[in-house]
Amino acid sequence: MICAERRQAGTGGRWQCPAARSSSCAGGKGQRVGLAANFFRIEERSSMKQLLVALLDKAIRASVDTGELTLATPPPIEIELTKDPLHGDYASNVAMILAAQAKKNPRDIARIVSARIDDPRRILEKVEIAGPGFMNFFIREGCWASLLEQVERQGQRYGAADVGAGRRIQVEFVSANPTGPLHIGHARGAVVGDVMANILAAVGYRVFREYYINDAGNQMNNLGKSVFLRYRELLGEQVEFPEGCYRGEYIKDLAAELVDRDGKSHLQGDPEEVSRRFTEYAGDAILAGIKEDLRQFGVVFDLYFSERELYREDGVGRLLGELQEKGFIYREGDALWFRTTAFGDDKDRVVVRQNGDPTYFAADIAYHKNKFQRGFESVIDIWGADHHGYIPRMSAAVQALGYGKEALQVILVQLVNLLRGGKPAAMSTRSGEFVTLREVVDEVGKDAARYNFLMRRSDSHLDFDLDVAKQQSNENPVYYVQYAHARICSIVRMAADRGCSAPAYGQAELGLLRLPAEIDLIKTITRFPEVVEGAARSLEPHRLTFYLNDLAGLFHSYYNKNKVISDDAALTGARLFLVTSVRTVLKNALTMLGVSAPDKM
RNA sequence: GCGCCUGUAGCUCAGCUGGAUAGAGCAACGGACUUCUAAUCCGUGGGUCGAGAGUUCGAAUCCCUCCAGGCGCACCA
Repeated sequence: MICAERRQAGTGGRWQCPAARSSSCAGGKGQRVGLAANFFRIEERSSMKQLLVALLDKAIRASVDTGELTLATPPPIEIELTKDPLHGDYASNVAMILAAQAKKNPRDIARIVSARIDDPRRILEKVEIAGPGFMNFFIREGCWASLLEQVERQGQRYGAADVGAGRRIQVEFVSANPTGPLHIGHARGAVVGDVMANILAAVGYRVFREYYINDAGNQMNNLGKSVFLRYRELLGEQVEFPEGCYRGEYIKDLAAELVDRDGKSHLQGDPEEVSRRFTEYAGDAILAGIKEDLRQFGVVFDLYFSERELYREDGVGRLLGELQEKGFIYREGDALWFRTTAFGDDKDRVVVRQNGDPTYFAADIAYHKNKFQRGFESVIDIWGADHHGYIPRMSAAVQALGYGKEALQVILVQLVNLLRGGKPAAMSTRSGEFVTLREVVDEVGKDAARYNFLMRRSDSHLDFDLDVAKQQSNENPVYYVQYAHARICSIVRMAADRGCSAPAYGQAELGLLRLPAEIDLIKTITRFPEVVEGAARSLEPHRLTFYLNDLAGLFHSYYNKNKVISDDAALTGARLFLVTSVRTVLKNALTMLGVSAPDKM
């Protein structure tokens, strides 16, 4: 990977719920009260899973009340979708969990509890006890479709939740030094961060995206020096490039701009001073380029935070004073050390060098303190995996400042193996042979690039093959999903040509949706909010792409075997309702990924 | 040497925080377009979940020990 900088990361679309469904696909909504509403209604926002948990919870309490069960503490109730239809639709292991504390055989417990289930709305066809004590729930056929009401009602909000309860959270990502353009390694971090932010916003956090500009250190000086050397070279001088200088083409470009603008005037000045000015010029220009590249990649930050801010009014110095008062700082030799071992780090860390300069770490502590002072309850940093060793000291710092250990979470992003036609494509910032983010986006497109970066867990290596990513073929998963969306739009258009449109929920005879493939689609649609929440909780944005792939696969399969539009008006209406629900979920999920959902392909 | 991550089908990877017979894509083979988009679908084959021990009703998942690979172990950022 690249990185002299410590961080990598993200992209940004925002999770906004655009309001109206696109008109070409929208179904009409009549005002009549539906004839077909022969389904019980489910409370807003409750999934089948939540309903079953509630039923089980009540049943267990009832069993305790009647003395059939003795429990000290109420158990955590877990319900999961079954893999095998023989096991019903959902299953719970709660009887087995309870066995030890209730001192009863799990199957007996399951029997007791299931006898106490009160199901006024008749969701359940039956409950079976199986294996060592599983309770298998079979859902009554007509109940499934009622879950789709929420998709209609919530529209672009479907999938969102409120576990964040408006708490403020900051996601810091990319944070590359402005010493060169972003390359493919940064791109992965950019997408992970951006999508993570979208997901957190979807589950109710107030999310703030931030890029930390490392513009105070030696790297920046080297940048200025490098440009200055190229500048002199362009003006005819023979120059040697010392170790540590940047050699990319973009350095020459910047030098050339300066020659064009100022001629040879800089040759006269004090070299130190000129170097400083060159640093500023180059840093600004490169940062502007970075921002533009990110914008085109769909990543927009709320704030670019400059490291230099931290030194203003001696911010870093005051921070060190604070830590000293708390007793975490000691002097050894001429350096100041921070006792990070007090919080589990392997060794203490230097915060002020012998020469009196604060370390990068010192500034980073100040930065994180600054974050919390701005009112973020928790902070997520996205770093390149090669910086994992930095976590214990940063965590120690946060704790020393008086914040909880959980207040800082770090997502590590592994390196990207860039390939072209199966063979490695080199990249190295120093040598200048790297593939930039911009080149990748230009070559494969924003959608394919973003989607591909989320096809692995972020902490596992990712092979990114440029040739594959730009192929419009079945090897390219992003098209698979987008194609499903486009197909549905096409169906809706076709239906409209024939004078029909998706009915409103109350008017659709959703009871006609009885095929196993239809039930599967509904179940999968219902799972979406859980997937989003799981991705938020575990900080694993890749779950969305896997989910999308599942949903698109079910749809394609269904599509190939069944006609949505037929002579049967009621059935056509029901199926249109179903597929437009699928479309809503595809669109919402793709939007969270910052990937477009085309109407035709 | 110490620490973190990874090891699942020929390849690339999932596996919902401990559940029932471990999944998908690609690759291989065989099928489906006068039909709402074939960028699609259907079918077949493919596994000592790196190894070993342990925890329990139950382990790819948790504990321990090994093996292999990656990355860290700065008064760099």
